[in-house]
Amino acid sequence: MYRSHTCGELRESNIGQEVTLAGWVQTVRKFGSITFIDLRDRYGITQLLFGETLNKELDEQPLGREFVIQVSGNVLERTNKNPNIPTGDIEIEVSKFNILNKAVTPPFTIQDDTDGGDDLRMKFRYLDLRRNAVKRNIELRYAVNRSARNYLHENHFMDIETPFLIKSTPEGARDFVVPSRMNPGQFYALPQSPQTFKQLLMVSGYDRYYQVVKCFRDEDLRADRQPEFTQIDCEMSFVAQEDILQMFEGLIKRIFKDVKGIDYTDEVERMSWNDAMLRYGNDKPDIRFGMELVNLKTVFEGESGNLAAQAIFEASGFKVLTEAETVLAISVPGCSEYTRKQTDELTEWVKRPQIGMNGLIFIKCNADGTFKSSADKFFDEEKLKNLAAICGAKAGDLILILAGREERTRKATSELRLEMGERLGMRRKDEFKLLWVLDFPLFEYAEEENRWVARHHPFTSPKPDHIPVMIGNDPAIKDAANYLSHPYANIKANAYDMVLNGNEIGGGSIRIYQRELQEKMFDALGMSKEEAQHKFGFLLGAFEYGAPPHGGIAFGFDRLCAILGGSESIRDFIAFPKNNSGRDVMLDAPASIDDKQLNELSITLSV
RNA sequence: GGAUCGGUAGUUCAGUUGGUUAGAAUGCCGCCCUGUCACGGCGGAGGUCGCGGGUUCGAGUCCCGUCCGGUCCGCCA
Repeated sequence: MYRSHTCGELRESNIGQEVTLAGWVQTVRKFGSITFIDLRDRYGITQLLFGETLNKELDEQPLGREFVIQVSGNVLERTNKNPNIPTGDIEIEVSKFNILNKAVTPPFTIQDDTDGGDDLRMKFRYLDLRRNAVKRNIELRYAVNRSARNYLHENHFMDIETPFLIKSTPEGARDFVVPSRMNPGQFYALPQSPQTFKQLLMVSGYDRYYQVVKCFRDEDLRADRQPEFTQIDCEMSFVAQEDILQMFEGLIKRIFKDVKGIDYTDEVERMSWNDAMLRYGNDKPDIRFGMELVNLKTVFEGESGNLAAQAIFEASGFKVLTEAETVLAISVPGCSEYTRKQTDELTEWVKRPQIGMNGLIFIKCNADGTFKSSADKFFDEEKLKNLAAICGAKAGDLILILAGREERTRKATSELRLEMGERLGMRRKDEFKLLWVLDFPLFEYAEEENRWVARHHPFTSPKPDHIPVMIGNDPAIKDAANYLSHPYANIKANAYDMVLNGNEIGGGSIRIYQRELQEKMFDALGMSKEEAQHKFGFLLGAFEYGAPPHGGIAFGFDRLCAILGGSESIRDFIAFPKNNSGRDVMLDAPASIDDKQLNELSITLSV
């Protein structure tokens, strides 16, 4: 061994011992005839003291940052202790040192507050990973991984690997494909998830399966999205929705306990998708704060909005409101004192192309009981007072109102709510609130193809009550304009999403396990019998040989780690991430391959 | 596919209305320093202002194009 101890473990109790350490040079502090060096490894930093004689040798073979050295010497008590580091009471008086490898000056500083930008840090990722701040994230990731595996193992889940070279499937995200040399002109696809394999494992009787597994989706990226990402993928047999919810609440609570030391004893809230959309305008609401949407005028899933509010709008003749499909409001606490500048800035914010609203109406509910609105022209004091009452606003609140097309307005109001929550500090990184969102619609209507698409995936079962509706009706959409009146529009899925602080961290469903229902599903998605047989014959066949009722869930491992680590970006929690364009800037991948390789694969390029 | 912000020293950034020799901090190099731990002091080196074109007497600065990066919308069962 090159070392007797690590750089993080020596304490006062080791004083007097002769030790050998190895590590990287963090800093060199020279004082003429003595020199201090901070030696770093994964475990910490230990200060080295070079005395008068050795210091001359140091000058002869100079040490720079990030040199790898080995030193031997005595553990001394420091005369000036450093309470900021665990080894701050001691130092090593070096008697022997050995440069194991020199280093060129790194392009950025290897410190908690590095001077390097993201791009550079990605290019020299192996240096960035040396930094404490990044190392802590990688350690947290491992802790989450270990905690999940322990919990699942204790609950009799088996880790079973599934293949990466599989078959491209329709529906869902774009596949990454891999050409097959031995089968010219044919391609494998990389799995978007091990979905069908885990269902087949259930058919095979491995009734509790899990995997911490890479998934691949060839879609455009975001700060919290990578082309390859990791899921904690789970499946269970002989379970109904309630069994799954309890099992996996347990998993998340265990991770909170193991990783953050948090006892999450609160009951995990549950909300229907419908309620989530009505109350928050969002299928993954952040329930750490209120500021719920008030429905002043809308037609959403049978809601008619507030009749009193509509009467006020009609009486005022304010066309923006009377002609809008939807009018939604939020009451922002304590913001009635907003200046013209601030309300203008909010208006600009909702008019950004990404939000896409035409404007913002506000009502200031002043502390003295008076009201002031951007629509004073249309509303007298009495009407403003009534509107404030309808919105449930208190003195001191600022009511923000958006109006327009249903879908866009609901989404915009949700974004505005999150933005105001953020500005008011109501989205605390150290507060964690879990939520199950349930009863999603099974289908969504795809306008361009005039057909149903699966909202979750084609293997999701309808709620038990809705199975007869699905079996007993023709999925064909004859009246595209009124697709909402089709019986399929109201079928709810036996599916569930786990939401943490406004992020979807996991989702799953009870699966279809009978051939007849699965065929009906493929039919509903516009797949012919032959096509279904060709693409999913293996699954339909499996369902004929005794498939148990089953269901499962998959957690977004990278995102879960990022949230637990209090970060917006999942890249910080992946050892070797890709950038926004899906490039690995360290390897410079993807890259061209040479003609010989292309020929072997029977591929000609058109670029 | 679209919107938007950015690209100036190794690095992070500043750079006024288009006008003299493009600055700061940090890092790097040299000298000094026996208790530092963000050491300190003195000195020094370091620039194709992303790239191409245009306007102008004159462009880091204005215009057009392009490449690269960040964020977002669409997309992501």
